Amino acid sequence: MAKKTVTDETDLHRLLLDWFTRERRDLPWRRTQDPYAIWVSEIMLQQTRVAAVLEPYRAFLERFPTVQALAAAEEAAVLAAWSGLGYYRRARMLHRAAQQICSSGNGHIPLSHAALLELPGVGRYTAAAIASIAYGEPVAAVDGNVERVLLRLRGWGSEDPVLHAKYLRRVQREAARLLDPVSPGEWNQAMMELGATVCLPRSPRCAACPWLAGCATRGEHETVRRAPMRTEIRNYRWQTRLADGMEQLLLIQRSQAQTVMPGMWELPPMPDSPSKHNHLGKPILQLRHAIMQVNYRIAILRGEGPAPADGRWVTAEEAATMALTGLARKAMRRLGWLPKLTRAVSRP
DNA sequence: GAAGCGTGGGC
DNA sequence: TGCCCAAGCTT
Repeated sequence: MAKKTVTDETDLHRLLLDWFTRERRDLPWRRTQDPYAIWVSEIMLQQTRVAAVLEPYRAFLERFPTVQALAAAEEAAVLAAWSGLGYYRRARMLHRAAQQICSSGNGHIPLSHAALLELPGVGRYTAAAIASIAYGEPVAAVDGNVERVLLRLRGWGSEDPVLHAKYLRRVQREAARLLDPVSPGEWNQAMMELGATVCLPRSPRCAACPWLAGCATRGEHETVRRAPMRTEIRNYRWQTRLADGMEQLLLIQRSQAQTVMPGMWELPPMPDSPSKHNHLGKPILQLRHAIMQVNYRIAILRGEGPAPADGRWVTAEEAATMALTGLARKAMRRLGWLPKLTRAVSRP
Protein backbone atom coordinates (compact mmCIF):
# COMPACT_ATOMS: atom_id res chain seq x y z
CA MET A 1 0.00 0.00 0.00
CA ALA A 2 1.49 3.30 -1.09
CA LYS A 3 2.05 5.89 1.57
CA LYS A 4 -0.49 8.71 1.51
CA THR A 5 1.26 11.98 0.62
CA VAL A 6 0.38 15.35 -0.80
CA THR A 7 1.70 14.14 -4.13
CA ASP A 8 -1.44 12.12 -4.64
CA GLU A 9 -2.97 13.35 -7.84
CA THR A 10 -6.28 14.24 -6.25
CA ASP A 11 -4.39 16.63 -3.98
CA LEU A 12 -2.30 18.03 -6.84
CA HIS A 13 -5.47 18.84 -8.75
CA ARG A 14 -7.32 20.44 -5.87
CA LEU A 15 -4.29 22.44 -4.72
CA LEU A 16 -3.49 23.83 -8.16
CA LEU A 17 -7.06 24.57 -9.23
CA ASP A 18 -7.83 26.30 -5.92
CA TRP A 19 -4.67 28.33 -6.25
CA PHE A 20 -5.54 29.27 -9.83
CA THR A 21 -9.02 30.37 -8.81
CA ARG A 22 -7.46 32.75 -6.29
CA GLU A 23 -4.43 33.96 -8.21
CA ARG A 24 -5.27 33.95 -11.91
CA ARG A 25 -4.34 37.15 -13.70
CA ASP A 26 -7.12 38.97 -15.46
CA LEU A 27 -5.85 38.88 -19.06
CA PRO A 28 -7.75 39.99 -22.16
CA TRP A 29 -7.58 36.58 -23.86
CA ARG A 30 -9.11 35.02 -20.76
CA ARG A 31 -12.22 37.16 -21.27
CA THR A 32 -13.12 35.73 -24.65
CA GLN A 33 -14.38 32.43 -25.99
CA ASP A 34 -13.65 33.39 -29.60
CA PRO A 35 -11.25 30.77 -30.98
CA TYR A 36 -9.80 33.35 -33.37
CA ALA A 37 -8.92 35.73 -30.54
CA ILE A 38 -7.47 32.87 -28.50
CA TRP A 39 -5.43 31.74 -31.50
CA VAL A 40 -4.04 35.25 -32.03
CA SER A 41 -3.08 35.45 -28.35
CA GLU A 42 -1.31 32.09 -28.43
CA ILE A 43 0.77 33.06 -31.46
CA MET A 44 1.69 36.43 -29.96
CA LEU A 45 2.63 34.80 -26.66
CA GLN A 46 5.13 32.42 -28.25
CA GLN A 47 8.48 33.31 -26.67
CA THR A 48 7.05 36.69 -25.72
CA ARG A 49 6.14 38.12 -22.33
CA VAL A 50 2.56 38.87 -21.35
CA ALA A 51 3.33 42.54 -20.70
CA ALA A 52 4.75 42.95 -24.21
CA VAL A 53 1.67 41.37 -25.80
CA LEU A 54 -1.14 43.29 -24.08
CA GLU A 55 -1.21 46.44 -26.21
CA PRO A 56 -0.35 44.86 -29.60
CA TYR A 57 -3.01 42.22 -28.95
CA ARG A 58 -5.69 44.84 -28.36
CA ALA A 59 -4.66 46.83 -31.42
CA PHE A 60 -4.39 43.73 -33.61
CA LEU A 61 -7.92 42.55 -32.81
CA GLU A 62 -9.26 46.05 -33.35
CA ARG A 63 -7.58 46.17 -36.76
CA PHE A 64 -8.35 42.54 -37.70
CA PRO A 65 -11.40 41.56 -35.62
CA THR A 66 -12.14 38.34 -37.50
CA VAL A 67 -10.26 35.67 -39.40
CA GLN A 68 -11.90 37.01 -42.55
CA ALA A 69 -10.57 40.51 -41.91
CA LEU A 70 -7.10 39.11 -41.34
CA ALA A 71 -7.23 36.97 -44.47
CA ALA A 72 -8.28 39.96 -46.57
CA ALA A 73 -5.48 42.20 -45.27
CA GLU A 74 -2.20 42.98 -47.03
CA GLU A 75 0.79 41.23 -45.52
CA ALA A 76 2.45 44.63 -45.03
CA ALA A 77 -0.46 45.71 -42.81
CA VAL A 78 -0.18 42.54 -40.74
CA LEU A 79 3.56 43.06 -40.32
CA ALA A 80 2.98 46.68 -39.36
CA ALA A 81 0.60 45.52 -36.63
CA TRP A 82 3.25 43.06 -35.49
CA SER A 83 6.06 45.62 -35.47
CA GLY A 84 7.97 45.49 -32.19
CA LEU A 85 6.82 41.99 -31.23
CA GLY A 86 9.67 40.20 -32.99
CA TYR A 87 9.72 36.75 -34.62
CA TYR A 88 7.95 38.17 -37.64
CA ARG A 89 7.55 34.75 -39.23
CA ARG A 90 4.73 34.30 -36.72
CA ALA A 91 2.82 37.16 -38.33
CA ARG A 92 3.39 35.90 -41.87
CA MET A 93 2.29 32.38 -40.92
CA LEU A 94 -0.74 33.64 -38.99
CA HIS A 95 -1.74 35.61 -42.07
CA ARG A 96 -1.23 32.61 -44.37
CA ALA A 97 -3.17 30.38 -42.00
CA ALA A 98 -6.08 32.83 -42.01
CA GLN A 99 -6.11 32.78 -45.81
CA GLN A 100 -5.98 28.99 -45.76
CA ILE A 101 -8.98 28.88 -43.41
CA CYS A 102 -10.98 31.31 -45.53
CA SER A 103 -10.20 29.77 -48.92
CA SER A 104 -9.94 26.01 -48.54
CA GLY A 105 -11.67 25.88 -45.17
CA ASN A 106 -15.19 27.04 -44.38
CA GLY A 107 -14.07 30.23 -42.65
CA HIS A 108 -14.12 28.67 -39.20
CA ILE A 109 -11.09 27.99 -37.05
CA PRO A 110 -10.29 24.24 -37.10
CA LEU A 111 -12.11 22.45 -34.31
CA SER A 112 -9.62 19.88 -33.08
CA HIS A 113 -6.02 19.56 -31.97
CA ALA A 114 -5.23 17.47 -35.05
CA ALA A 115 -6.84 19.93 -37.45
CA LEU A 116 -5.20 22.93 -35.78
CA LEU A 117 -1.80 21.27 -36.24
CA GLU A 118 -2.27 21.61 -40.01
CA LEU A 119 -2.13 25.40 -39.77
CA PRO A 120 1.20 27.08 -40.46
CA GLY A 121 2.75 28.41 -37.26
CA VAL A 122 0.69 26.08 -35.05
CA GLY A 123 2.74 23.34 -33.42
CA ARG A 124 2.02 20.83 -30.70
CA TYR A 125 1.82 23.30 -27.84
CA THR A 126 -0.27 25.95 -29.62
CA ALA A 127 -2.71 23.43 -31.05
CA ALA A 128 -3.19 21.92 -27.59
CA ALA A 129 -3.66 25.32 -25.98
CA ILE A 130 -6.31 26.44 -28.48
CA ALA A 131 -8.11 23.08 -28.52
CA SER A 132 -8.28 22.84 -24.73
CA ILE A 133 -9.06 26.49 -23.98
CA ALA A 134 -11.48 27.23 -26.81
CA TYR A 135 -13.07 23.79 -27.29
CA GLY A 136 -12.44 21.88 -24.07
CA GLU A 137 -10.56 19.12 -25.87
CA PRO A 138 -8.60 17.05 -23.31
CA VAL A 139 -5.05 17.55 -24.60
CA ALA A 140 -2.10 18.66 -22.47
CA ALA A 141 -0.44 21.93 -23.50
CA VAL A 142 3.22 21.67 -22.61
CA ASP A 143 5.11 24.93 -22.96
CA GLY A 144 8.35 26.03 -21.34
CA ASN A 145 6.53 26.82 -18.11
CA VAL A 146 4.88 23.43 -17.80
CA GLU A 147 8.14 21.73 -18.66
CA ARG A 148 9.97 23.57 -15.89
CA VAL A 149 7.21 23.00 -13.35
CA LEU A 150 7.10 19.25 -13.94
CA LEU A 151 10.88 18.82 -14.12
CA ARG A 152 11.15 20.49 -10.71
CA LEU A 153 8.11 18.81 -9.21
CA ARG A 154 9.46 15.37 -10.11
CA GLY A 155 13.15 16.16 -9.72
CA TRP A 156 13.89 15.21 -13.31
CA GLY A 157 16.49 16.70 -15.63
CA SER A 158 20.12 16.24 -16.49
CA GLU A 159 23.13 18.14 -17.79
CA ASP A 160 23.59 15.40 -20.36
CA PRO A 161 21.57 16.59 -23.38
CA VAL A 162 20.62 13.07 -24.46
CA LEU A 163 19.37 12.16 -21.01
CA HIS A 164 17.62 15.52 -20.70
CA ALA A 165 15.75 14.94 -23.95
CA LYS A 166 14.53 11.69 -22.45
CA TYR A 167 13.23 13.56 -19.40
CA LEU A 168 11.43 16.03 -21.65
CA ARG A 169 9.59 13.18 -23.36
CA ARG A 170 8.68 11.90 -19.92
CA VAL A 171 7.34 15.37 -19.08
CA GLN A 172 4.99 15.12 -22.06
CA ARG A 173 3.59 11.85 -20.78
CA GLU A 174 3.35 13.13 -17.23
CA ALA A 175 1.47 16.24 -18.39
CA ALA A 176 -0.97 14.06 -20.31
CA ARG A 177 -1.42 11.82 -17.27
CA LEU A 178 -2.05 14.72 -14.91
CA LEU A 179 -4.42 16.58 -17.26
CA ASP A 180 -7.81 17.28 -15.75
CA PRO A 181 -10.24 15.75 -18.27
CA VAL A 182 -13.17 17.75 -16.91
CA SER A 183 -11.66 21.20 -17.47
CA PRO A 184 -8.52 20.75 -19.55
CA GLY A 185 -8.39 24.42 -20.56
CA GLU A 186 -8.43 25.59 -16.95
CA TRP A 187 -5.89 22.96 -16.01
CA ASN A 188 -3.47 23.85 -18.78
CA GLN A 189 -3.72 27.55 -17.98
CA ALA A 190 -3.21 26.85 -14.28
CA MET A 191 -0.04 24.88 -15.00
CA MET A 192 1.33 27.67 -17.19
CA GLU A 193 0.30 30.33 -14.69
CA LEU A 194 2.17 28.51 -11.93
CA GLY A 195 5.31 28.48 -14.06
CA ALA A 196 4.90 32.08 -15.15
CA THR A 197 4.24 33.62 -11.73
CA VAL A 198 5.59 31.24 -9.04
CA CYS A 199 7.87 28.54 -10.42
CA LEU A 200 10.11 31.13 -12.05
CA PRO A 201 13.27 30.11 -13.93
CA ARG A 202 15.82 31.83 -11.71
CA SER A 203 14.25 32.69 -8.35
CA PRO A 204 11.22 30.49 -7.81
CA ARG A 205 8.78 31.80 -5.19
CA CYS A 206 8.45 28.45 -3.46
CA ALA A 207 6.78 29.93 -0.37
CA ALA A 208 3.81 30.88 -2.57
CA CYS A 209 3.60 27.53 -4.33
CA PRO A 210 0.55 25.33 -3.82
CA TRP A 211 2.68 22.29 -4.66
CA LEU A 212 5.58 23.02 -2.30
CA ALA A 213 4.84 20.05 -0.02
CA GLY A 214 4.95 17.60 -2.91
CA CYS A 215 7.85 19.13 -4.79
CA ALA A 216 11.01 17.08 -5.26
CA THR A 217 13.37 20.05 -5.60
CA ARG A 218 11.88 23.11 -3.83
CA GLY A 219 14.07 25.71 -5.48
CA GLU A 220 17.20 23.59 -5.66
CA HIS A 221 16.77 22.76 -9.34
CA GLU A 222 19.57 23.97 -11.62
CA THR A 223 18.98 25.31 -15.10
CA VAL A 224 21.47 25.34 -17.94
CA ARG A 225 23.21 28.56 -18.93
CA ARG A 226 23.31 29.82 -22.46
CA ALA A 227 26.26 30.99 -24.53
CA PRO A 228 27.30 34.60 -23.78
CA MET A 229 26.31 37.30 -26.26
CA ARG A 230 28.86 39.19 -28.30
CA THR A 231 28.84 42.95 -28.86
CA GLU A 232 28.88 44.75 -32.21
CA ILE A 233 28.76 48.38 -33.27
CA ARG A 234 26.32 49.76 -35.84
CA ASN A 235 25.70 53.25 -37.17
CA TYR A 236 22.47 54.48 -38.70
CA ARG A 237 21.61 57.62 -40.61
CA TRP A 238 18.97 60.10 -39.47
CA GLN A 239 18.00 62.39 -42.32
CA THR A 240 14.92 64.55 -42.54
CA ARG A 241 13.60 67.09 -45.03
CA LEU A 242 10.63 69.39 -45.43
CA ALA A 243 8.19 68.59 -48.24
CA ASP A 244 4.85 70.40 -48.60
CA GLY A 245 5.34 71.73 -45.10
CA MET A 246 5.60 68.23 -43.68
CA GLU A 247 8.74 66.85 -42.11
CA GLN A 248 9.82 63.62 -43.73
CA LEU A 249 12.30 60.98 -42.61
CA LEU A 250 14.42 58.78 -44.86
CA LEU A 251 13.81 55.04 -44.45
CA ILE A 252 14.94 52.03 -46.46
CA GLN A 253 13.35 48.64 -46.91
CA ARG A 254 15.34 45.55 -46.04
CA SER A 255 15.74 43.03 -48.84
CA GLN A 256 13.19 40.23 -49.07
CA ALA A 257 16.17 37.88 -49.25
CA GLN A 258 17.35 38.77 -45.73
CA THR A 259 16.98 36.01 -43.19
CA VAL A 260 16.27 38.49 -40.41
CA MET A 261 13.29 40.84 -40.75
CA PRO A 262 12.99 40.57 -44.56
CA GLY A 263 11.07 43.38 -46.23
CA MET A 264 10.81 45.48 -43.09
CA TRP A 265 11.66 49.17 -42.90
CA GLU A 266 14.54 50.70 -40.99
CA LEU A 267 16.88 53.67 -40.83
CA PRO A 268 19.54 53.62 -43.57
CA PRO A 269 22.67 51.91 -42.30
CA MET A 270 25.91 53.91 -42.30
CA PRO A 271 29.41 52.50 -42.64
CA ASP A 272 31.09 51.61 -39.37
CA SER A 273 33.44 54.30 -38.20
CA PRO A 274 37.08 53.23 -38.41
CA SER A 275 37.84 54.79 -35.05
CA LYS A 276 36.23 56.79 -32.29
CA HIS A 277 37.53 59.99 -33.88
CA ASN A 278 35.70 59.82 -37.15
CA HIS A 279 34.31 62.07 -39.82
CA LEU A 280 30.73 61.15 -39.11
CA GLY A 281 30.18 63.69 -36.38
CA LYS A 282 28.53 63.34 -33.01
CA PRO A 283 25.64 60.90 -32.69
CA ILE A 284 22.25 62.49 -32.02
CA LEU A 285 21.26 59.31 -30.18
CA GLN A 286 23.04 56.28 -28.79
CA LEU A 287 21.28 53.14 -27.70
CA ARG A 288 21.68 49.45 -27.19
CA HIS A 289 19.65 46.86 -28.96
CA ALA A 290 19.97 43.09 -28.69
CA ILE A 291 18.99 40.89 -31.60
CA MET A 292 19.36 37.15 -31.13
CA GLN A 293 22.83 36.46 -29.70
CA VAL A 294 24.30 39.88 -30.46
CA ASN A 295 24.34 43.04 -28.37
CA TYR A 296 24.44 46.00 -30.72
CA ARG A 297 25.75 49.38 -29.69
CA ILE A 298 23.90 51.75 -31.93
CA ALA A 299 24.76 55.32 -32.92
CA ILE A 300 22.25 57.43 -34.83
CA LEU A 301 24.02 60.13 -36.83
CA ARG A 302 22.56 63.03 -38.76
CA GLY A 303 22.94 62.44 -42.49
CA GLU A 304 22.86 64.60 -45.58
CA GLY A 305 23.07 64.26 -49.31
CA PRO A 306 21.04 62.26 -51.81
CA ALA A 307 18.77 59.43 -50.76
CA PRO A 308 19.84 55.92 -51.75
CA ALA A 309 17.95 54.29 -54.61
CA ASP A 310 15.92 52.08 -52.29
CA GLY A 311 15.20 54.93 -49.87
CA ARG A 312 11.78 56.39 -49.20
CA TRP A 313 10.76 59.65 -47.54
CA VAL A 314 7.93 59.19 -45.08
CA THR A 315 5.98 61.37 -42.68
CA ALA A 316 5.57 60.33 -39.05
CA GLU A 317 1.97 59.43 -39.81
CA GLU A 318 3.00 57.09 -42.62
CA ALA A 319 5.80 55.58 -40.59
CA ALA A 320 3.37 54.63 -37.85
CA THR A 321 1.54 52.32 -40.28
CA MET A 322 4.66 50.66 -41.71
CA ALA A 323 6.38 47.42 -40.82
CA LEU A 324 9.26 48.98 -38.92
CA THR A 325 11.98 46.94 -37.27
CA GLY A 326 12.02 47.11 -33.50
CA LEU A 327 15.25 49.09 -33.57
CA ALA A 328 13.81 51.65 -36.01
CA ARG A 329 10.73 52.05 -33.82
CA LYS A 330 12.86 52.45 -30.72
CA ALA A 331 15.07 55.13 -32.29
CA MET A 332 12.10 56.99 -33.78
CA ARG A 333 10.27 57.02 -30.45
CA ARG A 334 13.32 58.30 -28.60
CA LEU A 335 13.70 61.08 -31.15
CA GLY A 336 10.06 62.06 -30.86
CA TRP A 337 9.06 60.74 -34.25
CA LEU A 338 6.55 58.22 -33.01
CA PRO A 339 4.29 58.45 -29.99
CA LYS A 340 5.69 56.94 -26.83
CA LEU A 341 4.18 53.62 -26.03
CA THR A 342 1.83 53.45 -23.09
CA ARG A 343 1.66 49.86 -22.08
CA ALA A 344 -0.76 48.60 -19.52
CA VAL A 345 1.12 46.54 -16.98
CA SER A 346 -0.64 43.63 -15.37
CA ARG A 347 0.51 42.30 -12.06
CA PRO A 348 -0.26 38.89 -10.68
C1' DG B 1 18.34 17.32 -33.39
C1' DA B 2 20.11 21.70 -33.74
C1' DA B 3 20.02 26.15 -35.54
C1' DG B 4 17.58 30.24 -36.74
C1' DC B 5 14.36 33.56 -35.69
C1' DG B 6 13.39 39.62 -32.10
C1' DT B 7 12.32 42.24 -28.60
C1' DG B 8 11.37 44.90 -24.10
C1' DG B 9 11.83 44.36 -19.45
C1' DG B 10 13.35 42.52 -14.88
C1' DC B 11 17.01 42.04 -11.81
C1' DT C 1 25.01 48.17 -16.78
C1' DG C 2 24.81 43.72 -18.70
C1' DC C 3 22.75 39.46 -18.66
C1' DC C 4 18.81 36.55 -19.08
C1' DC C 5 15.36 35.71 -20.94
C1' DA C 6 9.24 34.48 -22.48
C1' DA C 7 2.79 30.92 -23.37
C1' DG C 8 7.60 27.72 -29.88
C1' DC C 9 7.73 26.70 -34.70
C1' DT C 10 10.07 25.51 -38.92
C1' DT C 11 13.63 23.57 -41.52
